[in-house]
Amino acid sequence: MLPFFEEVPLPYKLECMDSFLKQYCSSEWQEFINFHKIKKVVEPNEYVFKEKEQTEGLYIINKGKVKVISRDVEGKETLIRLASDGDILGHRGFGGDWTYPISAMTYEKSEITFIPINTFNIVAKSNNEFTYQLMMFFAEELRRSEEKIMHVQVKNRVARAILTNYNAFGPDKKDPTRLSYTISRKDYASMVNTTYETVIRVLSDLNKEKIISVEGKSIRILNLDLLNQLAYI
Amino acid sequence: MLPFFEEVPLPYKLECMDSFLKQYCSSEWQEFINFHKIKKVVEPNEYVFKEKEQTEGLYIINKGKVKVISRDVEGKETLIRLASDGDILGHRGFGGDWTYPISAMTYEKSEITFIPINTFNIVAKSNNEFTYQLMMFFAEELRRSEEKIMHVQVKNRVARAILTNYNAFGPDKKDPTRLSYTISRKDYASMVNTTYETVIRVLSDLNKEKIISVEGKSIRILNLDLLNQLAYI
DNA sequence: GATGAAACATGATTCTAATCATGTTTTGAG
DNA sequence: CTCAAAACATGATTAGAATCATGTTTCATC
Repeated sequence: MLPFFEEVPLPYKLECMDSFLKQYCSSEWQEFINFHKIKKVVEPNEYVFKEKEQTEGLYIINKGKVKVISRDVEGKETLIRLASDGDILGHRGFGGDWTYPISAMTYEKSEITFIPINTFNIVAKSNNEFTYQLMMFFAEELRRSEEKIMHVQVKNRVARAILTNYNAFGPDKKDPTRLSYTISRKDYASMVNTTYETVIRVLSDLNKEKIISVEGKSIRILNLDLLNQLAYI
Repeated sequence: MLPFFEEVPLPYKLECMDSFLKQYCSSEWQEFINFHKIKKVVEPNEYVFKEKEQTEGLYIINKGKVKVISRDVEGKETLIRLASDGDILGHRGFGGDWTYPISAMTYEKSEITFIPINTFNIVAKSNNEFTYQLMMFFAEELRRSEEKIMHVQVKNRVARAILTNYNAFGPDKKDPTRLSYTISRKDYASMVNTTYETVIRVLSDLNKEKIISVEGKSIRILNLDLLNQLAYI
């Protein structure tokens, strides 16, 4: 007689690995992980791990701001994503030749938990539900990586990047329309695959159109609706 | 006492789902799948499944040639990949809102095995090793999706597309330098995100440079080394 | 075999964004 | 506080590819 399984819950956001572990691993396995995990503090502008390094494990950000970047053959970098509290880093180093295909670098001093690959594998092979959910998480990441960015004008891509920045690092607590941390024009450029000159021009345009307000390095969102409209079409 | 696990084998190519199932599921589970799977024959230029449809299951190509495409907001299509014998389709429909984010369409009459999502879930939740390996497969797909194509000239992208075509569908058996099936200029265009006019121009250039030979619709590779060089840098 | 549609092909023109050039402001180290 | 380096900013020029326009070939169907 075969067991009956409930429908799979959605979505697989996996915003917080800690709660994910708690949800799908028994308390003894949680203890096992707690015993083997390592806490690290990474200074600003330091690598958490580097492209081509051996995949040693999984990183979870306790507190901090990190960019995930990839360098192409010519050395030009592309910013893949922004990560902060609760986000996972390094899972893209799984499989293949077991090296990280990307690098992670801190923007500010960050507190990061490291789970060695062996620990992870033991947990994964002993907790079916955990592995199943993790498989779904990867499936979700794959879906997300599918998002079409091609043949969309730079202006739209920059708008999207501002929103990504806003969603990843959130608003300033005392001044909620301003981004709590604005990444550099160069980082915007590598995020939308353009040059920093073009980013500056686009930001300047958006500023003139009163969609955002450029205040030195920092950015304030004046019209979220228009920005969203620009970003998603 | 915790079990010891061997190192994870690599790579997770998963070229053939059938052998994958055989490798990681016990014979009783294989029988379970065999009992629940459905054989379908899809005529040329028909959809296997369509974007936005409910995810109903996984497809495995027994014999045939298929393109996987995605349509953006404006209706412009992007060709994501080419698939043939042994390849999996539809796994990107997993997670999120459980709809396929992409469509699959046959080039020629194809024989396809369908595994319903329920069957799949039951197997996944009962075969830890299977699920673990599948998680790694998804991780691999994620790695592959990372490949930088941006800010590479159209010529290089077209060269890459020709090689993709060649690798996916193979050479003509009686004439090994010619592609067994050449996709249309339009499909090349949607593969490299350009217009079909541009594809035609690039093919014409490659023809003049004696790297390929354009013989009507069909393409012959004259200089694989040069083509590879163009494709990968 | 005729015929209309789709695919292939090429030239002319336009436009987006890269590149180059130059200058200003901000930031951080000593 | 000083000074150099990095980041920001803007204008001029160029280049790669899209778009438009037009014609030819191939292919499926009656």
